[in-house]
Amino acid sequence: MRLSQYFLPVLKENPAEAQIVSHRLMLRAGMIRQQAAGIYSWLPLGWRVLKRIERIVHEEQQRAGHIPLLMPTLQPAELWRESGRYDDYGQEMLRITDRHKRELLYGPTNEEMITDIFRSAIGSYRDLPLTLYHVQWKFRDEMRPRFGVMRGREFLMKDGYNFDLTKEAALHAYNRHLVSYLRTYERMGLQAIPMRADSGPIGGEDTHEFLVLADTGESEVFYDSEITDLRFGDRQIDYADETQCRAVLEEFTSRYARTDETHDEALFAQIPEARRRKARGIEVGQIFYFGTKYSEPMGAVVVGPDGSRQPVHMGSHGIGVSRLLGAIIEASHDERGIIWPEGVTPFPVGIVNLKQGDAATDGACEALYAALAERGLEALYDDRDERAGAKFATMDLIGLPWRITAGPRGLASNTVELTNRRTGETEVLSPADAVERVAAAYAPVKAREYPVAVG
RNA sequence: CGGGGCGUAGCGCAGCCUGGUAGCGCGACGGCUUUGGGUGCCGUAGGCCGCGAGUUCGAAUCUCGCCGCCCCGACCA
Repeated sequence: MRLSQYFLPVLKENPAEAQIVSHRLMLRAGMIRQQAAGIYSWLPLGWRVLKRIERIVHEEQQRAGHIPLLMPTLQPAELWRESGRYDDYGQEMLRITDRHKRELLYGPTNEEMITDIFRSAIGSYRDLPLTLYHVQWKFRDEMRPRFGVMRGREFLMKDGYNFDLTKEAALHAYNRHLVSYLRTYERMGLQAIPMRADSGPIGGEDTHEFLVLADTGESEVFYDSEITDLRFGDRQIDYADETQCRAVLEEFTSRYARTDETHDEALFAQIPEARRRKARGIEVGQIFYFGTKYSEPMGAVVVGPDGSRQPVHMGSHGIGVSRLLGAIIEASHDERGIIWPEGVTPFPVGIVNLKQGDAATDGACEALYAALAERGLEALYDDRDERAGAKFATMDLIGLPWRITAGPRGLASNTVELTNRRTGETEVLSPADAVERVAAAYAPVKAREYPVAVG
């Protein structure tokens, strides 16, 4: 993409309404625009990152064997009366009446609807296990939206639902989700720690929240410092294998890690003092096992191998896709701007032309741009007629992980500069070598991709 | 929903107390300058001063009502 032809309305000054760093940077980098309290337009740069994150979520869901579909944003109130949540959910649920005076609601989650879909089509244990998910906009009419996309009213969320014959099978689904979530967050450059949590309005017995440690987090968390040493890495897991999945769950949940809702001082005190940590965290996902809470009242039953009809065991699992942008920025920025992890960056690399209009420099930049594209790397090429300082400031603000700087001085000896946004380290090398280095930097990112039809 | 605050140019703000017909910086646009960290200078455009009533010869300014947004708290993915 040539910056001269893109839409990137960056701001030099901080908008007054933004209090926390991720909100400020998203506004300044021209990623979002607020349209109402807690409701945002996604401008091109923000949209790109949102879609990158969404794609990773899709890939990891499908790698785990989960099946994508799409449910509507508006739901009939009737479904929610069946589960009893229409009244329980309270003012956070946005209720709408159509021209026929029929009651609708803008879905805050989809347990009822997915259960309805399931019961209408599935009647036999032979169709189990089944996990369906979608990535869809949700609405919760927060009393007080704040922190930009971290606590908006409209938000993009992946929510998935598993259907299993037995509790044991459903717990495997739970474990499988935990594993897939660990891999998902790591691909985004995040460490998200599973913590024992409260089930809230979803209800249920087992639940873990995934938290990204950040000073601006809304939750107070307590954990054993050993947990932050754990990495999922590139290990290969057979998602169908119950033992493997359970082993990962045990590895990642055996140490103390809880939010303030479930914090237990006595248990916490048993950890050696040097390892006790109290911090703040941003919740970026949650998994639940809730058994037959919805299947029983809503009649989602299957005929078992013994011929008896039994309600299915279910769980639900969410990832806050739009909120993740805020969480990633909170966890990865400096005083100059955002620092995107390579897995989610809107563009893999930026090209700064130091002397726009100079034939040799323009030509070298165009050649770089084309060479990168040949490697499957779409650069953001700053071809504006701006001063070097302005171009650097923009690149730093929007946070592309790599920057290639080309000017007449270096090109005289056939060199450009390759700068790492995170470390600030700069190497002087030939344009061809710069392309190779960037390609090499993204090789691990590409290696982690998982080709899917829907994503 | 309790408490507090703010709505004036795309963004950040002043003007309001003490009514007299709107200003500064950044940004945008044009010109000159020049080119490795938001260059310097000159110029131009851009406002139903959130909306509606009222007081007044006259309202951004005073009064009342409404709407919107932000902050603290409670709540929450």
